[in-house]
Amino acid sequence: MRLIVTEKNSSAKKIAEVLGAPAGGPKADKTYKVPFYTWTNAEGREEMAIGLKGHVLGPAFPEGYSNWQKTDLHDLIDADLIKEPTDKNVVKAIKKMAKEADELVIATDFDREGELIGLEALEEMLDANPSLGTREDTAKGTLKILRARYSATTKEELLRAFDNLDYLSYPLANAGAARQDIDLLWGATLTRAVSLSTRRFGSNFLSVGRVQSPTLGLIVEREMERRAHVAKPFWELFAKFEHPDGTFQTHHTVDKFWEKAEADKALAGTSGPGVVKAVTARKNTRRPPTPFNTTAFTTDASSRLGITPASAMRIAEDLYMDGFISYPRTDNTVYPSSLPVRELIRSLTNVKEFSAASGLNDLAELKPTRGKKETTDHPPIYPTQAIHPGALEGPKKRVYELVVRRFLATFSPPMITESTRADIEAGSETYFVRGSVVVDPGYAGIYTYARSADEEIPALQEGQELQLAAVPEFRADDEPDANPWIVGKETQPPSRISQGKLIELMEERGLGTKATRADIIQKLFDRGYVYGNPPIPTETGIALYEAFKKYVPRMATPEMTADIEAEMDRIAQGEMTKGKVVGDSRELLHKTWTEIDEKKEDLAKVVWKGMDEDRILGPCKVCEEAGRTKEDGSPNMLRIIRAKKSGKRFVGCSGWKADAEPDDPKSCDQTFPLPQRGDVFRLEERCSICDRTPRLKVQPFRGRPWNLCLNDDCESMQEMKKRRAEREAAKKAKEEMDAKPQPKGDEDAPPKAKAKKGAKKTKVSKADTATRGVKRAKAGTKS
DNA sequence: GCAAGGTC
Repeated sequence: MRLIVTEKNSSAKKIAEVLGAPAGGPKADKTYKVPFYTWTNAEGREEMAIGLKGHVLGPAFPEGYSNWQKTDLHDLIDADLIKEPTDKNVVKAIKKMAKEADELVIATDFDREGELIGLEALEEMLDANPSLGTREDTAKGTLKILRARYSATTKEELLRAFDNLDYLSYPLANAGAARQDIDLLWGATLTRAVSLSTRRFGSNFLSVGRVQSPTLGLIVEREMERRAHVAKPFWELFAKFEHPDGTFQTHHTVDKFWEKAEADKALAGTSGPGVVKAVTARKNTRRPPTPFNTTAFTTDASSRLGITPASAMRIAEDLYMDGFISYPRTDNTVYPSSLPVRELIRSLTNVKEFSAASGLNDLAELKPTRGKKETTDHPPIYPTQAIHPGALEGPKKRVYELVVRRFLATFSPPMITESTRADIEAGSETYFVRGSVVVDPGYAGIYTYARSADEEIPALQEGQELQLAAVPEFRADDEPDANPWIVGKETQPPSRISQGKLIELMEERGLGTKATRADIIQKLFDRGYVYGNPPIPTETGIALYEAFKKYVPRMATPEMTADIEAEMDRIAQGEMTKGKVVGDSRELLHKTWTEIDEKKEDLAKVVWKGMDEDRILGPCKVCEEAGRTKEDGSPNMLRIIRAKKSGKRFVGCSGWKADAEPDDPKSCDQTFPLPQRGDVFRLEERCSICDRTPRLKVQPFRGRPWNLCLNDDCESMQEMKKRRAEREAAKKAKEEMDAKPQPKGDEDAPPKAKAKKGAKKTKVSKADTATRGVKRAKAGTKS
């Protein structure tokens, strides 16, 4: 029997369908819950295809290294790594199948990780059936094992791959294995180092890694730029002119006046009527977008649909499993020639929602755009099936539509816009107005997200005279909004990096892969290094990154990834061995650890300072009003405190003195309850609505984040209170209904009992926002 | 309880 092993079930199924077609199709079955497919080929030989679930084995530390406190990190660095199965059922299944096989074809994905996954599976199968070869052979790389390399699971491409079988590349697989070992050794060693030195144990540990730390760095560096930003005031000058079509606004040709006096001078020089000096029109051609790879898909889902990369990938995974779109993890931006694009376009444009692109069916030749990256892993993301988007629900519908519209757009003509600019001289000053009109929407007709709204301006001719709509006037500086002529503004700090942009930056710097970038960002949230959307770094996150930038810059920058990539290439080319590369890396890691071991107290102090700052929510209004301050004269601060006895968290004032009498005027007894579950962080030091207490954002473990003003009387909380009361009333009503059909005769005893229970419940649900559960202990330490 | 990389 010839056994074909793929990286995932969907590929095994496709291969079985294509190769098994002459025999009337494959038979599907399962073993150890793993699906497999069998058929008989043209020569009467039995064939079987089975899909793995990604990696079969992963590197791990052997026994004896699991206690963080008791393991010397130099020993950890020298540990002989073992390989652990990632899914026992998959291993059992392929071992069982291998026993019946007399030939193997590795048909995992056509990329480096695919080669490694193939080797992992091979090692397990040789264990089960040594007649196929031995582990020693694979270690030496002397065993020739067939390899199918395909870059799309289309019939044409699969037949081509199986007619041109190649051999497994051990050097390529070993390159991937070296990366695994280095990532684990560095990640585990330094994660333990920083967690131990800051005494953050258990689920509270602090982590660092080759990809996560530089990614955090991108966010922190931008935050530092924002903090360093000094707002600079400037003034913009506007003038309104009369026109038969209506008055319209123009902007002074000086973009920004940095001195108010200059703007005033320009305004004083402005007088009517204005004379149109020049009218220029320009045609702009915008090329249709390139095919979707994972990065472009996630950034578009983020910017056009407002769906975070992590959810976009989850939704795409669902759509892929349902057979509506192709494999969503791909680097490729060029459609392979084997895609049946004409048929696809025909069926897609038959769906009413996508009929705007039906013109494509009349084209003699379909010429899609091409992106910069052409890879062998998978095709770009495209719709594999036409369905009515209305048949899908919620975000799935919008994501499917996005993929369809993008696909159709890549075959569509460019968008043509015409922009017009007119310069108008008014006195000694010149003003201008610009408009833009879509002449031919082209691809934007189907890729509707890209279409810009027309900004029309009145028809203007050179030499035309226009009256000013109002007489230039000066107003007091303290009412800038009241003056239609001069608008005072100030320069803004660079904006925070959106999650979509972050994915793009990661790709640019080679950080992570198409399959991991969204997960890495999620990890930064889970560790409490960032919060909010766009992600804002916590003080802990900032401190940790800054500490690593100082002490282990290799880990805090993309440098390590770049080095590893270069080394992997050399292993794949046969210029270096995995053993040498990992050995050298271990040596460097010993050196690195020795260096930070000496400075770990400094590192811990930096991180602790950040953690402390994250607990501080804002100044205490009560102390402020009572004139109480800290010894140094700075305000007493409200901060998150964890009660020693109960483990519950609450907000207390730094002005509280443990030994004070209950009504000692020198001590502040202000406290506020906090939700016990979910992550809490500061939204405002002082609520902008009530101006009394800090305002927080609560991110529950699951579900939508909500805002909480600590001041219960704050107007911002009234709506929430109202809704809470409504919920309780509804609940109570329901309970009373439930209580009604109780056995008669027994007076009102049972209903009473129920009602009592109900009342109690109500209280608990009220506490939903205040005190409940202590499960997520970690959550309390953030702000 | 560690990383990053696959896939579900």
